[in-house]
Amino acid sequence: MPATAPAADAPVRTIPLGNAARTRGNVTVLPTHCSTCNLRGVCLPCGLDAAEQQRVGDAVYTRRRVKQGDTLLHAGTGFDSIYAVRSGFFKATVVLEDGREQVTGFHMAGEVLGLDGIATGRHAIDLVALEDSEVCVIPYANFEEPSLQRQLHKVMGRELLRDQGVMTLLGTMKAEERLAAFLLNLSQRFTARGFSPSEFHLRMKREEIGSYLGLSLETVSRLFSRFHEDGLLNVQQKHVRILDIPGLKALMYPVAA
Amino acid sequence: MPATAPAADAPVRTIPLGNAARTRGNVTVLPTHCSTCNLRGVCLPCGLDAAEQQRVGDAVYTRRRVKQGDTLLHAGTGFDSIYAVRSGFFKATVVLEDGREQVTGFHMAGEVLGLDGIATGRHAIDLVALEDSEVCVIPYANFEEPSLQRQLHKVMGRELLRDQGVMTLLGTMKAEERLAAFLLNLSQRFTARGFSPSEFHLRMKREEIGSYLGLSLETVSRLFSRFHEDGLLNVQQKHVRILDIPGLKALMYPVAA
DNA sequence: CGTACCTTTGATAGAGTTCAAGAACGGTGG
DNA sequence: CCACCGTTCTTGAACTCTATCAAAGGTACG
Repeated sequence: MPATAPAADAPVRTIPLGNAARTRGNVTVLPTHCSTCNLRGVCLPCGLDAAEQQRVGDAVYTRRRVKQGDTLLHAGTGFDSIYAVRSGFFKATVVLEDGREQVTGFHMAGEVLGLDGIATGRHAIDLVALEDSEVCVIPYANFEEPSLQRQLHKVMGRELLRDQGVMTLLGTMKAEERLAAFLLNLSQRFTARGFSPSEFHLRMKREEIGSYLGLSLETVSRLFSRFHEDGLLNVQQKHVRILDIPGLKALMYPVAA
Repeated sequence: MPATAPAADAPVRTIPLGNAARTRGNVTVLPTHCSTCNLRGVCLPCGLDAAEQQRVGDAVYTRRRVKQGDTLLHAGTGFDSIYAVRSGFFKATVVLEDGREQVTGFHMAGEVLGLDGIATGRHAIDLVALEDSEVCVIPYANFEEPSLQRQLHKVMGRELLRDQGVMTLLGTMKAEERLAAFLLNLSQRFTARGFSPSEFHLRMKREEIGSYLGLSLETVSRLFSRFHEDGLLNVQQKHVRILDIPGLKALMYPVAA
């Protein structure tokens, strides 16, 4: 039972090259290069040409470990860096004024977190690790350089598209379509990272899936059971094996043209 | 009855200073300065310091008129510019693969449109004018300059926050809370532009409000009637006069702490 | 003045929530 | 290694909210 998460938002700054790993509070800080990172293909540098990649790769980023259940950053915290997930899994949540909480996203390796702070200088969401994770801390100041700027635009643009997808999901889809869309989306993202498209471990609980999809946890559970009965997938707690991807797609677009 | 909208996505480029207004097809193009624009306070330059504003203001932007019912840009069109609304009102819509359509936003003077194309180089949404409107066309290439870059980040960041707000609205709120939130949001945006916070004209129909809020048009209509009965507002077709803003807020956060 | 579109209102039905209780799982300590 | 506890998941039953279907009333515009 994790106690209240320790203050994980202690200031973390880039440290000079040549330093070995250093621990500060419960946060392990170690220098990292893009050029030796196996996420080059899906992370920030993706899309840059060779020369630009070289420059980005030369830059040194601070790395930070976040244990399962710990908070990478709290809403309200001042914004000065964005984060690239190296490994692990995060959920992003917003807390409304009246206390209601909603999960606004799940994020895996290669995805960029913390963009929500750019507008106001203050983060608007909580980011909690759903398994032991590691992120690169990229100071916002690094993005002065034009080629990286452009890259940042792309990343933000991708985020805008993602949000739009969630909006249409929540606005137009019925429960079973939402869960089908959710599973297909996960499948696709796992595939892009070299994992199985059809067999994976859900890192989040039913309640969190429900919150994300605008459904109650019971509805999510029932839908899993129904999908199982219908032979679309095998599900056992958090372990999922999709058996019929076209079937899920058909569910998602019931009257597809 | 507007026939199918004429091709409003004809290429439009900045034209040299000193040229008078020029008409190209049904699109009127005229040069415009930020420094003489009365939207300085809410548009792109907002937040820049004096010197930066000067530079931005010196830049020349193409202006384009869009008649009610016409499409400013179609999904699938190549991305090369973003648009700042000078006057008028737009709706943004996404069309899903199976033909379902959803309104993803309403946009008024000073707001920036077309950011959705940055990631892929292709626009993902349709932008339709709900009244005769005018926009500034700002070529994406203009954003090389660092101070403007930063400004673009802020604008995109604001958009991310807005999307998040819509996500929580669609994910956690009940019908009456959604409509209350929608009206309060409109009220606030009108206020920021110097209009009445409590009395305004809805430019969109019930169906479009419903699509945006994830509700049927009948539910929207019924809620308007109910709010009217409850003395929260007067509504007569598209004319709305809010009588009890705190009452609407209370509806929005029913069990507020 | 007529027609097409939009809005309102009613009745019905269905999807999903809520409440509730039991089952399965995972971690901890003896 | 096993028993225990808290958490998470599943499943059932009743209810609520919202969608859907339907029809009539308004409004705008040609």
